[in-house]
Amino acid sequence: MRPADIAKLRSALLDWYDAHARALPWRRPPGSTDRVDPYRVWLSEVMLQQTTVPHATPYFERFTARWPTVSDLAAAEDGDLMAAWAGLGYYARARNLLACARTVARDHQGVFPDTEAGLLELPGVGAYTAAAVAAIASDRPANVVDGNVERVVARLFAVETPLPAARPELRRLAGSLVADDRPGDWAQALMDLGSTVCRPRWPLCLMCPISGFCAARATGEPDRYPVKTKKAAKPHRRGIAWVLRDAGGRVALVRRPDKGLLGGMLGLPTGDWREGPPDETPPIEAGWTDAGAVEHVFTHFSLTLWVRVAEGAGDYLWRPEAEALAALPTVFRKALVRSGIA
DNA sequence: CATACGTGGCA
DNA sequence: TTGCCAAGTAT
Repeated sequence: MRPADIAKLRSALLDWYDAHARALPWRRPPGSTDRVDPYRVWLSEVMLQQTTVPHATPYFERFTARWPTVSDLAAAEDGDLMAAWAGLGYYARARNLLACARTVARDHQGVFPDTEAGLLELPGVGAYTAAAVAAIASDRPANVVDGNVERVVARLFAVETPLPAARPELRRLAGSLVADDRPGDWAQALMDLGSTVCRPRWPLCLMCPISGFCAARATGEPDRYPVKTKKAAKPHRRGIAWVLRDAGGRVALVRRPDKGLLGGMLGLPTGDWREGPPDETPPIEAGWTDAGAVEHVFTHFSLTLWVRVAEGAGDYLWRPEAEALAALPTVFRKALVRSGIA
């Protein structure tokens, strides 16, 4: 695109953003010129990784109320933080969040780095998050490329290369639009446009401030972009969750290993989850009764989790039912709820 | 470059 | 019902 057109496109999108920016709790209020708190920007960006705004928002409110600064977060107990993250998914984010907060508190005196390169060194901060925090919190002209930006750029330039192979090309094209003027607003304008106007399905081209520059719009089939390669079907696995209650109605939980699926989270005792018949080995001998099954879908497989219930004792983390429900990842919440129906 | 890693909403 | 999609990162 010619430099003069880039300038017009940028101006049109920034004007649109001034009029239509979404009000979100991690943004400065409309009209304010206050600097945004890098801690809140970072926290919101981590929560928003592969996660919708409506899902992340209540978590953001609870986290910032409970841990107002990065140093407060750094001082949190691991179990408290993991429980607060329960239900948000991608639990490696929570482990990295704590590691990152402690690094910033210990090695950077509680102050986030103000450069992209410095941010990139932190745990759980990759190319996207480093660029986003640098742009939004420190006015750095960083090339912020997330799924929204990829889609907007793929349409703007009618990129025929399918994702994920197109990623380097889309990144280069997005970079060609970055300038020193209002870097944080530019990044958020592109992402807002992508989520509200240049949507994956049924893009609202009539509402789009840059449709005049859009090659996909000119083809008449803007929603054909970005072109994607088809994904393989998920395998289906089966397993059993063992719900053991003591005489006081408390539930037996285990802490899962730090690595792997639901790593570091509390869970119900469970055997292997396999594509064949489920692992029937109970964790202890007891009078187990069948409580049916729950269905759950993970990123790379789906699961039928059978639920079996018994009363007993043993070397577990015993938690009251309500506390267990609050701290468990969703798949085990479903199983625990199911166990009470039987 | 491929794979592992959650969850909920939507058509 | 099924598949796709959402402000990605680590290995």
